[in-house]
Amino acid sequence: MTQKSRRVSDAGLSDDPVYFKVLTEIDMIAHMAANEFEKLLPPGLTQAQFGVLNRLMRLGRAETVGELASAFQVAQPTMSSTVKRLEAKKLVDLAPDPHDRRIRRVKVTPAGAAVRRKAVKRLQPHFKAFAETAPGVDWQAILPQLTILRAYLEDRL
Amino acid sequence: MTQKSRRVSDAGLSDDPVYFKVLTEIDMIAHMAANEFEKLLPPGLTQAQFGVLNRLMRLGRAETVGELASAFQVAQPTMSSTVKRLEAKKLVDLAPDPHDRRIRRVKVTPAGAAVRRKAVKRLQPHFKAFAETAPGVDWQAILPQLTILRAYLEDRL
DNA sequence: ATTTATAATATAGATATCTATATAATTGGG
DNA sequence: CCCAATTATATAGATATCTATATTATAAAT
Repeated sequence: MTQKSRRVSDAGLSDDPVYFKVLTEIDMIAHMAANEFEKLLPPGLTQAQFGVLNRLMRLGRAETVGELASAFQVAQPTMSSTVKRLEAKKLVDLAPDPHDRRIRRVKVTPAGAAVRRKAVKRLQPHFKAFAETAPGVDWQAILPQLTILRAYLEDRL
Repeated sequence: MTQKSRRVSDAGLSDDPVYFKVLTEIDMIAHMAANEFEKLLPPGLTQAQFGVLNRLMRLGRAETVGELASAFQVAQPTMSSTVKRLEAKKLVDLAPDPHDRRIRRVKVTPAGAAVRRKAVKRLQPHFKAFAETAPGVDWQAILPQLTILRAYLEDRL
């Protein structure tokens, strides 16, 4: 991301319909926010990997690869790959299910919990500063609109 | 994307701050919209590749790899790779600049123009139906908010 | 019970993306 | 004029992602 231009992009080309412009802005915001976010994570820990650690600890339970894939809206082999990398770093364990030998439950190790805790602590002030500095963004107002749009997309898939 | 669950996701976990929820929704929307979009493209043509064809034709000019990378907010080697694939399919030409031999300008070929034209024609009705069906999304209202947020992110990078 | 269908996961092969670095051409300072 | 810095692009190696398919285990059906 080192060599990206700072000039204002062409997101709002005037002849596109408004819904197209909205989706274009959303795409760019997601893109830039993801890049910013990943830069703040411990080296080697990706957004995908942090997401898994974070979710499992927030929910306080072990989930299967399939459940994680659904939660993050990615294909199952994608989550298999991410989990495998977390396992290689000893940040999660894959415990077999005694009742169904197809299933392996992803469980955060103490080392994984420590990594996540440290990452959250490091992220907190950056996020807060970001949200408070962003000028004139009415977070409360746009959240319900975005939620409607997201739910609609989820339903029609 | 075949095996994704249809259940409603956990985007709005109640203890996250509002700006975090907004960014989470934006991330999921971008993700799902991109997947939907790519399914409608001609087989083998990716979103990244279509984006390049579309931009060059909209603007009606040839751009350098660097300019394209800036416009799409991706690293320059990423755009090198995408352009190389378009070139392999004969959808673009890379014309050397007579005044600066470092530069190669990406130019859409007639075949590339035809592919883009057909893709746009196929996409149009889907997009229209999507925007009109999405219930209660006030596109006009959220666009300026998203634009502010996107511009802020661009400036602070 | 044996066969078939379903389900959970993994493997293979592809593209897009990143960072770091190399190559080549232009520009600028002394 | 030459050497150093800058600029444009490409290459190398990594992860995340996809689709398609294989593997293994459970469930269901006749």
